Amino acid sequence: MRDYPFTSKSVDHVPCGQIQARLQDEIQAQSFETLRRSARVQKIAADSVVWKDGMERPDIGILCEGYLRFQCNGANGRRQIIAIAVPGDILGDRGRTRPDMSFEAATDAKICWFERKVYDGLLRSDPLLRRKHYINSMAQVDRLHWLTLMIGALRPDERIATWILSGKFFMPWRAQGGVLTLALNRRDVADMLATTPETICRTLKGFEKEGLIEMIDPVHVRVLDYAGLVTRAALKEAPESLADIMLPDCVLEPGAV
Amino acid sequence: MRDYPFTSKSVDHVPCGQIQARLQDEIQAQSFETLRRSARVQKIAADSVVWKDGMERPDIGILCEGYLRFQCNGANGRRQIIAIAVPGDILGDRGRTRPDMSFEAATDAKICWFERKVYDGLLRSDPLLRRKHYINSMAQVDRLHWLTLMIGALRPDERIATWILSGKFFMPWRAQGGVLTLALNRRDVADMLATTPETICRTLKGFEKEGLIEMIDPVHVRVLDYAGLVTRAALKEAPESLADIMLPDCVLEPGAV
DNA sequence: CGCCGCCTTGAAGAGCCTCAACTAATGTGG
DNA sequence: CCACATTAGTTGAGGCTCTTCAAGGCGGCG
Repeated sequence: MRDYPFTSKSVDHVPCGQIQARLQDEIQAQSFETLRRSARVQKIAADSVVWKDGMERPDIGILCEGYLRFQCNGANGRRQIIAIAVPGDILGDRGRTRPDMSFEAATDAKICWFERKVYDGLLRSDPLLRRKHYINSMAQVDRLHWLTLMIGALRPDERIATWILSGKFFMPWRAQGGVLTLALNRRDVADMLATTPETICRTLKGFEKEGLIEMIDPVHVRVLDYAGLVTRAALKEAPESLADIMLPDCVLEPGAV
Repeated sequence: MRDYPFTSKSVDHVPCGQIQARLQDEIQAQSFETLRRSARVQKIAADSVVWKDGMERPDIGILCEGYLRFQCNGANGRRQIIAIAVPGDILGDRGRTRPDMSFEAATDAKICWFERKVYDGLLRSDPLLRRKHYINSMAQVDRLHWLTLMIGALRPDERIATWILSGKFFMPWRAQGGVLTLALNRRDVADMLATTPETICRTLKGFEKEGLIEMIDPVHVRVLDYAGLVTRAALKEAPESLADIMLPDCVLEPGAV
């Protein structure tokens, strides 16, 4: 039995206790308490729809576990994943949407929802929460910039190399001894990188023949030649700088309070 | 002499007076006065650099006239335009940047700068300004979503059709009798749509042969078959919905106060 | 065991990019 | 006032990458 990270058998766990304590430090105590009281946790199975265009405007939520894909289906049948929400991301904070936009669970996931009214109220009264909220928004913009740049300026093989290197960013990894666990299936990755599952396969195979990586199984990759991958990725920056602050590190989980 | 919109001879003019009066209504009077005092206007020639990675963090600015391109050069020599700033956009509000990101003037432009300290202070004290600021951020995210979707899910010809239709959005038009004035040159458009100037030319030519448009000269396009273009664009929504609120309509110009 | 989904591999074709040449408009210097 | 250089735009030909279509392998689960 393979350890597929996108089945219910192995949802990534975030150390909620620590992070929550940290959040508690970062926003006003009273705000935290108010939030806690209005919170409810929703568990979501992989591939189910969290929200889609036409549905009522959702509450504000924080993704606690798993990954969501924010996607849009073009009229020509193609799909584009615009963002992957990772644990700690704030949900329901979007601007306008367009037809066929949806949030779906890419893996089993857990979301903590707050009443919008409560959250909005706190946003007005608590500058610390406001700051946290703002930082999250900026992070989302940064990720979009990066994705747009990847899709627009890089070739598929360069995108795939970048994708592996920025694992923690786009496709959070659970690295152990250089082994990455791919959190998304081929089709999702393909739809995010604007290519096809076939190209992903072939490129990964190619990287393996070049000695850059080793495919242990379809979802486990060992990075053998880090520098080589960086070259293939056509990056101008250290890949660490990508992963760093991009991943929000605050998760609210009221159950553990 | 052709009326090239991207030379100094014909910078788009926004009715600053009206818009400014409107802003005055929308934020607190005291905030407006404070902003006005700290303001200075900068005129920028086409193709000059407004800001690039490595420079000191700029003040907060509002684009009054012209268009800026927010771009990033990949290590492989390719360039991707991530966003076009249009009059009314708030500048200097970015999150982190990456190497070779820059703001450059796509046309002659005029920017009104405020001291960051002043602006930030007002942001804390004036919920109305905060709201305006927030709406602008959301608009930027929406545009990024749209651009990412275009680049990722559409074919070059579909992108170009969409680009014409969403003229007011990506490349604001000054429409008169169905005639669009293209605000950006071919290379900029190509780098925004992740294609090449040649493909733009050929595709426009193709549209002309199909009777969808008429190229009056390289920068003036008459739309002959609106519905046909919508079909080619593979849009699921009415194109008007794109242009609508995407274009910020607030311009601050202290000189005219 | 057999179906189903996901991944993989193969072959063929088309679309797009690259390179190169050419045109048109603008500006310069004599 | 005219040759010349320059730049943006256009057009053409060729090649290659990537997609598309199709079939096969593998593991999981009823």
